[in-house]
Amino acid sequence: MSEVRTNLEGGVKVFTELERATIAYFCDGVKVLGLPKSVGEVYGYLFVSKEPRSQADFVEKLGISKGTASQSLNLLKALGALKEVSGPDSRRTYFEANLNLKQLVGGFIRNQIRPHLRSGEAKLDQLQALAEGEADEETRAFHQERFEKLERWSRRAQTVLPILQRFLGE
Amino acid sequence: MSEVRTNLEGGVKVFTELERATIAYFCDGVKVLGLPKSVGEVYGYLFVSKEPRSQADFVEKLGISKGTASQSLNLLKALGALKEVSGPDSRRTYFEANLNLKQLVGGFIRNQIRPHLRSGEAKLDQLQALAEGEADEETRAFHQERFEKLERWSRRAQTVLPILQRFLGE
DNA sequence: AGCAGAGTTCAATTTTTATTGAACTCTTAC
DNA sequence: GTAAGAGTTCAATAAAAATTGAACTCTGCT
Repeated sequence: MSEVRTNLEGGVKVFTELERATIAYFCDGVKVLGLPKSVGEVYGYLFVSKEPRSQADFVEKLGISKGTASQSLNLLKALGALKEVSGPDSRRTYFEANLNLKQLVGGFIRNQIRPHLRSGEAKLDQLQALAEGEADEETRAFHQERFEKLERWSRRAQTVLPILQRFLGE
Repeated sequence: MSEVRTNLEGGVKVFTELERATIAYFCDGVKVLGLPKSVGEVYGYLFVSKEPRSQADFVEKLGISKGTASQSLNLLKALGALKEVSGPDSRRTYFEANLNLKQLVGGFIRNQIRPHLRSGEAKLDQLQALAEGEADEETRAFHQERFEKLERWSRRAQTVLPILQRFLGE
């Protein structure tokens, strides 16, 4: 199955077995959520680290490029999955994993789910407008009924999100 | 943005504007759920159709291959998103869209979410076993605490699924 | 102002995932 | 029993998505 890059350089063992397994665990986890595995690597590395880490640490230890590290960190920041803290080098930004599930779920919903729901509703409005213009009475009634069902689904999704958040949170 | 194949053949217009827009709507929808767009095309075509459709209809009208049609239908069947009904040709299997949201959500959870949760728990057990073997007392305590948190997250996910199902259902 | 290095951007590339299509099996009508 | 065609399988291919890396910007120090 999926192998996490072990990234041995010059015979130096970068990660312990436990660290590698933890990072792999989060790679799988973010995959399920539809996020790239580098995001899982970064969050996983933070999750298993006691000390704060900087972008340079991710590049060096995970063997990913600066570009990927930057983008992964920005996404995780947008999701509220990181805490920025100070560290040994005052020029660098250091990060810790945010472990507050309520915030993580909230960030994911706000960032990855709500935008889709919104654009879905806009498209649904267009569908309903198209259905209005249908000439044949019976066909129009059929399509309007279907699109009303879609609307009800969409509203359900809207109302279930806060509930989800509430039950996963704390 | 993403264009749904219009598939005009020999000047014959296969879909109305409304049908094309509906199919595109479902392509986006299944994308969000991490499923291939062909699955959205098939379900979308069923959703907008009053009459039952056969595999041959999907191949012809959507311009997809027999292989893709077969696989998409099998996935949708596994998700409980289809009803098999009889149609004009007794040799063929005909399908209608299942519009019962409770069943759709239940199928998705059973099929696409629970397996991941299960394998995640197995991996988490392995992580905890690794943490047991950590020599340094303080490091071990740190990792054990983190993995216990992961366990709590995992249990939350388990308990929230039936709730989700209940609120989205009916 | 000029330099050093942290962080960003994005076109090119690699990797992953979906789709095709041809060969296969399975069914059923005769 | 067999022929026609519905449906499946899977290696090859195409399409989509993630990653790289080099050029860039921004910040703060001297």
